[in-house]
Amino acid sequence: MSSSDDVLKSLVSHAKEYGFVFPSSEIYDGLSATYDYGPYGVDLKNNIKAYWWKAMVQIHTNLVGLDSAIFMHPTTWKASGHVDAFNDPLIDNKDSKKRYRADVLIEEYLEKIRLKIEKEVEKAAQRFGDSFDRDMYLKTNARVLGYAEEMDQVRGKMKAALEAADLESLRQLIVDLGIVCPLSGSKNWTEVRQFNLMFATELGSVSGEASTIYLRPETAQGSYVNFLNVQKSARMKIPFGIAQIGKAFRNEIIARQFIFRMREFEQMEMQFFVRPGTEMEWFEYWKNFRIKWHSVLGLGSQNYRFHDHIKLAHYANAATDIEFNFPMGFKELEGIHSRTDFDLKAHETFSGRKQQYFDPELQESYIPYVVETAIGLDRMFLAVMSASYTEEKLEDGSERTLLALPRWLAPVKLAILPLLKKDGLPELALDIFKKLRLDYTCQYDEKDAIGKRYRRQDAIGTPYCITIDHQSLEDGMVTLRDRDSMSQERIPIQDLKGWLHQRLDMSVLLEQLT
RNA sequence: GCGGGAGUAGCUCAGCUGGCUAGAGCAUUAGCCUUCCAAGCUAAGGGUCGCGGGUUCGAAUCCCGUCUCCCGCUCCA
Repeated sequence: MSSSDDVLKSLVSHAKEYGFVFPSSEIYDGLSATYDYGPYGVDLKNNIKAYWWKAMVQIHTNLVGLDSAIFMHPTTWKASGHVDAFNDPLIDNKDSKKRYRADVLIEEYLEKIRLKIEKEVEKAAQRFGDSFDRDMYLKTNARVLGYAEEMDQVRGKMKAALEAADLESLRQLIVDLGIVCPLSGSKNWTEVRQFNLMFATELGSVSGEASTIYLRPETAQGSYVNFLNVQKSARMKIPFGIAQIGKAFRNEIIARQFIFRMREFEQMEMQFFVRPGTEMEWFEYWKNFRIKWHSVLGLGSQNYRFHDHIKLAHYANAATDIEFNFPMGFKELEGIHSRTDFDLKAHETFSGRKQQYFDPELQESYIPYVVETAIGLDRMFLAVMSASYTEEKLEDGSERTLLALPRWLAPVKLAILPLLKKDGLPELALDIFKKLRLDYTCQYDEKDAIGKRYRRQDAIGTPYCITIDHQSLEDGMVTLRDRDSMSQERIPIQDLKGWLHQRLDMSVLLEQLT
């Protein structure tokens, strides 16, 4: 075990113990790669979302929001390419341990029959010489007709099984045909399993093909199919963008590394529609803006790097990842893609509805090009947690566990602590607590020694503690204790709001982006 | 799917050559003490020792099966 594994392990433990992330369905032994967000986790997550939403939708006048449904018309995924690209029925041979595509095995079988027909034809051609009529022979020879008949039957069965996603029949077909593994020569097959990126479920109570529906594997398509709705209803002019935060689902073959790769996850995506030919300028703009969004949080610039794609997906003409230095190493945190007009064009074809924008400056209509920014919310959560989590050794030899979260994102912003649980200190502290909780998430704590309470707040990343002592009763001043430096300063109670505003309000952070 | 590792309290673990009502530290709760940085005092709560079966007078411990999680490989935006 390397130390990076230990870091991740400690982080997982800490996240569970302090109510950030729990393994899902834990009382039933858990569910692989599925996690629940606890009381502090959900606040941290919500704060990340708020930061993203404000930075994107609120401060960009050319961005608007959308919250489209997780269910979408099945044709959506045909148009996007997801159905065809990730729909392989796979079967394993138990002896050779080799994995095959079931349909390919059957295709190869069909090819063998076809070769047999060819052989018959060749033989006949030799027999009949120049008078040989190939077409006539194919239509009349009993043996050839038998082969052809078998091919038709097999092909029909395979097609039916594939279209109905009937894996049992597909396997039965392989068994019935006596197909053997090219390597081991055995017929010792496993079940046929569908490796599909998308989760299928059924809409309505009547089962059958027509009601098969998918849980969306990305939120982007919701923005594409609503492109014209949004453009018209919000009176948007190109260039403009649609932002969306929401859950997405992918049937990853391996889903691991804590919340880094989950089958159910949340995305923060933005689709920016531009005039064709201008996409690279906007690609650059969003690339710069997105890295700025990350850097002002202060997780450390050395933890980020760009990774430009050399091999591009079918829909893209430029792509880069923002990678983050996770405990497992640098991994993709966010993707910025120039997706061309691939998606809108496909939807126009499949739906038969024009997906075009009339550009008043050019006096012409076109399908816009799209620049996408897509960040994994759970990955961002993990990035924030892992960069913030530290086990400190203090000068006096003691240790403390510190979650140095960016203070705007901290689930609890303030802890209000009476130094002693008597002499009227709790009363004043509660008084302050009740006022501050209107603006910030606060905790009131009067239990245990003051040092212990500070450490408790350090563990959940509370940036500031406000301590009320006897002197506070006389001079109206309180102690503000800083989480990271542990330094203290006295400030008047009436100055608290202004002091806190400068340090905690997101508007101050957003200002750095403009 | 293959290989490796691991399942005992909320967390980290001990116990595992079979044998008292299954433990420790931290955490939690209640109270005490304390005027500013954990490990002060008292008490309490919390565990079907992953699950099932077997061997035995007796199983957390031995045997068999099974499930789950983690890591690597395979696969893969």
